[in-house]
Amino acid sequence: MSANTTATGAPERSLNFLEEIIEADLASGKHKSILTRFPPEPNGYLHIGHAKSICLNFGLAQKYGGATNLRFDDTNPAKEDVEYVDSIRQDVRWLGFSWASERYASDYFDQLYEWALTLIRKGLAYVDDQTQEEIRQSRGAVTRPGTDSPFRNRSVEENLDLFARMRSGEFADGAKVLRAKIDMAHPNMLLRDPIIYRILHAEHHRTGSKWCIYPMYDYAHGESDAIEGITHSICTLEFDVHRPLYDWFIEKLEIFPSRQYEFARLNLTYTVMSKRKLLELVRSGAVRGWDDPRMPTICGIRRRGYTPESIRLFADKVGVAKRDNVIDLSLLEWCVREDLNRRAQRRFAVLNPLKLVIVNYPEGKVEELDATNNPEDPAAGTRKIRFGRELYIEREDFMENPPKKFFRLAPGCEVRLKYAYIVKCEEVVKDSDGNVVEVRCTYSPETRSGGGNPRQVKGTIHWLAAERCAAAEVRLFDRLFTEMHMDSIPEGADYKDYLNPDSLKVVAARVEESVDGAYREGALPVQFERLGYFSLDPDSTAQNPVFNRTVTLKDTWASISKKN
RNA sequence: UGACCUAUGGUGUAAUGGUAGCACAACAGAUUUUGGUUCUGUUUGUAUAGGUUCGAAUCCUGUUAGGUCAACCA
Repeated sequence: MSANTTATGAPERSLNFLEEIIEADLASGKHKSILTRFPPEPNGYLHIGHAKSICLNFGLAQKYGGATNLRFDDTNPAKEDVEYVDSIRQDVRWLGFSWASERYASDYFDQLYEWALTLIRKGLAYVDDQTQEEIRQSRGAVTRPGTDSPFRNRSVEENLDLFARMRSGEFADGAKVLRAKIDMAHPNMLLRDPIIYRILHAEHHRTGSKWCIYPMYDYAHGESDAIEGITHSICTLEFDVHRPLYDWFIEKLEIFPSRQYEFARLNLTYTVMSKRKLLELVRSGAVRGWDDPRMPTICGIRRRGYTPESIRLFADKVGVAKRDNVIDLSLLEWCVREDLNRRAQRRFAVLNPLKLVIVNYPEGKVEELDATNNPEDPAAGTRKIRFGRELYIEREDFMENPPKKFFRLAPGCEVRLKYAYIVKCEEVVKDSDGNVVEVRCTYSPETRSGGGNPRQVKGTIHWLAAERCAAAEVRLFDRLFTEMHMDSIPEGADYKDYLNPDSLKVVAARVEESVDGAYREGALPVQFERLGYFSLDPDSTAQNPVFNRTVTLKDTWASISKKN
């Protein structure tokens, strides 16, 4: 075993099975360089599962000095649209990757047609007149062989003639198909004379009405790989039964020997990943759209405030293997905290304000205090924040009857106001219903931050000067579903019954004035101290900034208070 | 009751016949003007039964469990 270390001497993770294959292919001289591809069908929005595939395909090529094509698998005009092509391009770019070449399976329709002719001439394909139902019946079942079509032994001439007439539009949709002639009793259902061309009188988003016959996935995909010279065609596990067919076409056509490899797709706890279910969530109004920050779509995750770096880190951490998996959402959250902790500037925000009055602080006095922008990054510098007699603190930071280990404000107790003074709660003001509406404190002037040798208290809380803060809408998110493993809900149950009713909370919050400027304009991520990481939502207006909480900070207090 | 794929702590993922390791999670403790960060430590694992071997998570056989495949979808 080689000592897998980077140039800096840091330990490097061991090779995954695809990297081993690639290294072996490079070492043996089978390939001089590698070419991968990311091949989405433009019929929907990309999600975090696709992100794993993108990071894999592009990452592998980067690591081994190869390249990656972006190829749209557009062989079914009935389902595809340019709207999706654009969003897919945007998502791949956002993740930080650039493709060597943008391709479309539809670019290859002429070549694919020629190769179909080749198969017919070799006696390896035939035109079948059976109905869809007849074909289905004669295919047999997984435990029972199929039976030959009555049209299976047509002559090459007749097949050539019929296929040409299929192409010229002589027949209606479904009247005929072209099938590969393999084995109707094959234990692998995919090899029981698979259909390779069907008649579809439909407008294609790129080829218009040029064609009325379209190749099927199994025929088009491997051939497209071969045309491009893809060395490693990486797809998800469910295609592994397709591989013998993939190889069969390449062998019979004697074309570039692309090879297919399968890995396990990504699953995440507390969410769904299928295009169908995601579409239903959008259509039913369960979420506000494809880019709702609660969605596992790339556009949703982006709007939520996740960074490309955090997604790439995540893709790296989940690994690549062939066994089914369900990744804990906490890993994704850890990845984005890891990234944002380094980069996000800190600001104060109060989500649920409670007034705090410092009774012995001079009326009308204002101080400008220094606040650290990012303790992880001294270069980020400091800013001034205004302090005064009347402040807002987080309602959660005060308790009239605190449990043990509550280090925040309570009657008779002291707490530090970060960057300012230690205050002591002297009095609580309540409304007629008994709700606490104001906390009255005294402060100790000698405890000002930076004053040297200040007294220590257990708790430090954030605050905002009542006169000097801006209003903002803050959107807090929670898991979309209440069930951890959405694939293992009881049989017959509707997954929509497991939607989390509290997945979105909107609060009217106060934020530090300096949250303005770069944050509003550049939509940079920010950490509201003690509350989490936030990013500006596109719904924001000048009067009403909207912040999405990307993720909370790790909350040790939450687990302590739960136990009490 | 066919073919194929898979089985390592709670969740992922390494160990390529030779000390079962890493990450997340959880739990302790230290540090901390964010109950954040950082640091230290702890708990928890080779589905099962045989076989080969000096030695098996690894190779072989059986069993069990899970997954995929019977669209003119991809």
